[in-house]
Amino acid sequence: MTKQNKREDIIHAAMTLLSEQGFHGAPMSTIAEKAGVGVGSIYRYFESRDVLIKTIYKEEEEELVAFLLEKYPYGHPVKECFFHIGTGLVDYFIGNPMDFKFSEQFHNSPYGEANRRDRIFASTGRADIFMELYKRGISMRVFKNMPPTFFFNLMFAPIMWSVRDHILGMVQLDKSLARLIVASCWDSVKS
Amino acid sequence: MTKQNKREDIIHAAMTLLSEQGFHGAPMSTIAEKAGVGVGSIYRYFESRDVLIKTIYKEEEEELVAFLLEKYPYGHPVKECFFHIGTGLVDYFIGNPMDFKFSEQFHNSPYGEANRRDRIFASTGRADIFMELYKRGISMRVFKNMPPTFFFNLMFAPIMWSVRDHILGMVQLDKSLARLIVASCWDSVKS
Amino acid sequence: MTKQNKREDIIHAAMTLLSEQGFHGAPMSTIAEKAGVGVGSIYRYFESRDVLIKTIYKEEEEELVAFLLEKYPYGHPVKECFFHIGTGLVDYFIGNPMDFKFSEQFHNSPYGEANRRDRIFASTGRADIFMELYKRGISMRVFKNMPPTFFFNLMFAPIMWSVRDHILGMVQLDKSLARLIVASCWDSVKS
Amino acid sequence: MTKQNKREDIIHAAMTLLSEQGFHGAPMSTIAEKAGVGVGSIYRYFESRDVLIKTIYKEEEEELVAFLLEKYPYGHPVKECFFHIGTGLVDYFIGNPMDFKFSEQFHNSPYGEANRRDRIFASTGRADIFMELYKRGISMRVFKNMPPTFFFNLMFAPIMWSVRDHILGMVQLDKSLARLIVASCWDSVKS
DNA sequence: GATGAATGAGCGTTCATTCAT
DNA sequence: CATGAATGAACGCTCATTCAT
Repeated sequence: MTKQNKREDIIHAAMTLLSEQGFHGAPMSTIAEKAGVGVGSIYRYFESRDVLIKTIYKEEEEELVAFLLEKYPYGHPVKECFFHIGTGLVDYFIGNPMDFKFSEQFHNSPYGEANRRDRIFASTGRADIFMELYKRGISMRVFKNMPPTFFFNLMFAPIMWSVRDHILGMVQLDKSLARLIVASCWDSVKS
Repeated sequence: MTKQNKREDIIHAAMTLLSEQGFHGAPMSTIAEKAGVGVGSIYRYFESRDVLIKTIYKEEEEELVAFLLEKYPYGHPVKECFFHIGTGLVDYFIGNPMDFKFSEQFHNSPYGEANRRDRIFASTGRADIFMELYKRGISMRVFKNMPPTFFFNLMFAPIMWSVRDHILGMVQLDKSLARLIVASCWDSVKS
Repeated sequence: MTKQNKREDIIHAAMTLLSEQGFHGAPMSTIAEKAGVGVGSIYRYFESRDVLIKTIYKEEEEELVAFLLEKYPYGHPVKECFFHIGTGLVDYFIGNPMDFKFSEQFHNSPYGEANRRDRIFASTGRADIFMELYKRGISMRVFKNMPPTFFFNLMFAPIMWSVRDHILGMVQLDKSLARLIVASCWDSVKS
Repeated sequence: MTKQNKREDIIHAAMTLLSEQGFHGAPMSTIAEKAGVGVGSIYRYFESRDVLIKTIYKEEEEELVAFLLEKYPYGHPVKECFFHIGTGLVDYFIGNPMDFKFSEQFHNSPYGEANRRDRIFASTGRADIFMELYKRGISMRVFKNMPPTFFFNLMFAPIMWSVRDHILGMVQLDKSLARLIVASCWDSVKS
């Protein structure tokens, strides 16, 4: 097994455990066991439990961003971009429920305090399609005039809550409902 | 100090600590210290840590419901009721930021699992103004036709996220902005 | 309620609880509750938990001695005295199983360490019929020649164990079986 | 230090402490300290305090049984077997006083409730020499006719009490006295 | 590098005892 | 006198982290 594999194994085991059992039900020993490595080995790849968790979050987030960027309709109308992102989020998280659960855990823990500002949309510096969308919509007066934070809340919050309810099995979020939600969000931000 | 005072002190200390430090940074010993009582005394008023936390949540929730019900425009148009609730939530939580933080912590913990379905709006049995509003709006075709879960997500999620951002000091949520958010939520649910 | 009554109530409640729940399952608060008094009141009558327990033991023991002394066949043959004591013990403890259980608890606890020497037969100073019996039997060569400790062990141990088994419901110790046990003990000590 | 050593150290420390201080004067922290290990280490070898205690008991019991079985005069007359067991018990416990004390503590605690029936002589399944002896003696009419429980009480109780008194330093139980006690027990059971 | 045994601070909880009322 | 609310030391147990092998 290569060094990279071991790192991946640990991350995968940790994410599974942390998302399923919560941050409390997943001691390092259990993670190690599930990853098929010794406890000590985790510390060779990650300085501490905190670092492990933060790293997982970061990698996850990058994966999400990559997913959204793939086929992103650069240059197309604001509305199209909005829908691409909205439905993309739903698709991504429903396809990766563990990612979603982990993310929820992360944001409601000491680890997430610092990152709170960028709930889903971290200013990764690179390719901030969210901000670009906001600015374009505002300058073209397609959107109601409001600070970006509120715009993003209107755009993302209902989607995220709905995804959560779906993942927890409380409702069924099918394609057409997802589209309805995203469309409703669009209604809320459009001027 | 009266018996009632001590109970209040414990609740207050616990809420402060739990909301500020998270559920992990607030051991019973610290709560006791902050409340100015012995550890054992907490157990005179609350059977266990769980019960303490659940009690705080329940009392808080009742306070919120009472706040929203006071001056509730029963019988007035759907839109007016919608705005009463929306702005009421903003007002209440901005006026009681600790309540908000505690609530967030609560819902993202094993304790909140059961309550999850009714994020803010527990079906307290009495006066479920949320459901009444939803039903009225749907039957009058004022709202888009969708299951209640999604309706509530559209109605509440952006408000809650915005309140959170305000409380965390990331943005300033003044009266007019609050009204804009609520109005945007209205746009998202209205047919 | 008189002062004496309250003391009796506490003793009775404590004995019941201690014998039934063991020395661990009977906190002072529970004893107080069962006795129908405040916790603090117990400390007016007994210096500490230890003192309470030791007092109960002492009173119990006195009751047993009184029972054995009543109708004691002073001056009658050694064998008759032996049987009086042996069957008396059985009768007393089977009639007062709580006393027996308490006694067992007592002897196997830090409290009982000091008293161990005088398992059942404390040298109460007054009327030591046990020792008198031993001395008489030895001097008349009715008993095997051995130190008193061993004599008493032969005389009492099988009886006590059998009573215990009866009280725990493992065997039925009826009159005739009791007599058989006592007779067997007699066989063991007689020369 | 090998893994086995540490386990032994813990068992030894626990047995010493538990037998000398009783089950209450021996918290895990003290056991750990005496064993020269960290508290947590105990839990690597024993699931819980209960398991630790039960394990010690079991190992001890096995040692005793092994001791009695070694040189057991299988097929020899009932009386010889009786004496082998009786004097064997004395020899074993006097040689291992801590084992005796621990056993006493164990049987008079919640742990020992279940085992109570078989005070010293647990039906270990294998080689139940006690029961075999009883049955043989009864069928050959060597013993008084009585249920096994009472037979064992007559056989063992005086021995155990005498060993206890010896270990507590109240009497000196030498070879000839031990033989006298066992012989007396024999007198009590023989028909 | 990899391991997992060892550690001990820290947790939630209990309960004998005190003392203000 | 009687009360029971208040106390806090002490308990069994967990788990992130270290380090000898």
